[in-house]
Amino acid sequence: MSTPAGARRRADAVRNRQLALEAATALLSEPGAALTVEAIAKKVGLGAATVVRAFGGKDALLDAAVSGLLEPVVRRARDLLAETTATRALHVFLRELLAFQTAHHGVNDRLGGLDLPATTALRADLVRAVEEMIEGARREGTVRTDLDPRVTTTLIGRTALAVAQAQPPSQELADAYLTVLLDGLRPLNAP
Amino acid sequence: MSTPAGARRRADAVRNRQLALEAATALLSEPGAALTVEAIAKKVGLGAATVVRAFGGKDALLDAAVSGLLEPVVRRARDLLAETTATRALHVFLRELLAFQTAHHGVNDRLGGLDLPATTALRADLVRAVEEMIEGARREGTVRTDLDPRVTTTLIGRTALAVAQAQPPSQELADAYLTVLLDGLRPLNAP
DNA sequence: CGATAAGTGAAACGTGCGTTCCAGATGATT
DNA sequence: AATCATCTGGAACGCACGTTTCACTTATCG
Repeated sequence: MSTPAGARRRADAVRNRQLALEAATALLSEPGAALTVEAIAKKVGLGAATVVRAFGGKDALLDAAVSGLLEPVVRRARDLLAETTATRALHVFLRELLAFQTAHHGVNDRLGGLDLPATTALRADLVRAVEEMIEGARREGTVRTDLDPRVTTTLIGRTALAVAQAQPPSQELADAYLTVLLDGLRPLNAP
Repeated sequence: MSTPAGARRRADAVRNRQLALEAATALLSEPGAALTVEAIAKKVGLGAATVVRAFGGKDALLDAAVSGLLEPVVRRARDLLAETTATRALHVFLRELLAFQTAHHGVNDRLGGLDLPATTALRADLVRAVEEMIEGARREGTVRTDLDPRVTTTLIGRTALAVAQAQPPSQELADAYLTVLLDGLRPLNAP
């Protein structure tokens, strides 16, 4: 069904699968959207059954959609770590992360009780990357060392998401958050 | 029914109403609890119909329960503002607010699409109190003046809630949050 | 152009939940 | 104790969703 090993797959089915994925992705970024199978199906003019069948269930569809959004973010975090100092990577990435989350209005908030394996894995990658940024910035002397890097990472993850979920989205709030957070993270004898 | 003007109200109905309220309040603080009418009813050995009828609907019941939790918090904020400096009030209250929210594990997180008038009003009161603390602390020279007090209040409200919703609850995270937040809120030329 | 298997979607189904009904139980009043 | 309005809760109802069914459609291939 989802990936029948030796069977033929019709071209229209492949196309519809892609359409469903795009519709789900679009709905994820719409604040008040219903996020039901019916809503996704209607958005592309397909039947609900077709949308569900293409992924084997609603959860799998949303997992694919969220993963697709998250993947470039994770890649960006890794690229920044490789390209520049941890301090600069942290500052740049936090700003971009906030912009991303604001644009998609908290990709998290309506995903309460769902099981999204790929998304969970990507989120773990993201946490690891931020953790590396924090540890690097500590070594570079730009982040205080009296806090556990793990705890700091958790703190950033949770608060950034909360700020991004503000309704309506506010650039002023995001800026204030970054200002307070980064100042608060500086060593005590900072410039 | 809920408050029949001239009619008699039986004592057992009054008692059951109180029991339902207590059960709902208890469930609000249990992380994974179902928060359904059925669950509330079973907790006190009543029928679901009785629980709902006592308040005229599930929303009203939860509104009463959440309000009951929130009311002493709001009063405490007001008391602190009257008793001491805004700076001290802000510091003390933030710590207490975080402890409260952690204890009740984010009273917010399962209240998504519900209409809770009394709770909303209390939250507005809370926001106003924190705003007064921020404004006062600015005048006292302990909080930076380059951020809008309104925005700062929103920032605190959203991030504090997010920190309190951490699963499992972590005192270390809460402490780190307070440290970073309060340091980040200090004037730039701080001690 | 058949023939055949894959794909489709309206309708049916199952589940979970809040709410409402109503026949019987119970507290209040005389 | 008798009477009666109030209260109760199991059952039925309505609604929202995700999922499954199945008669029908359509792409694909010889």
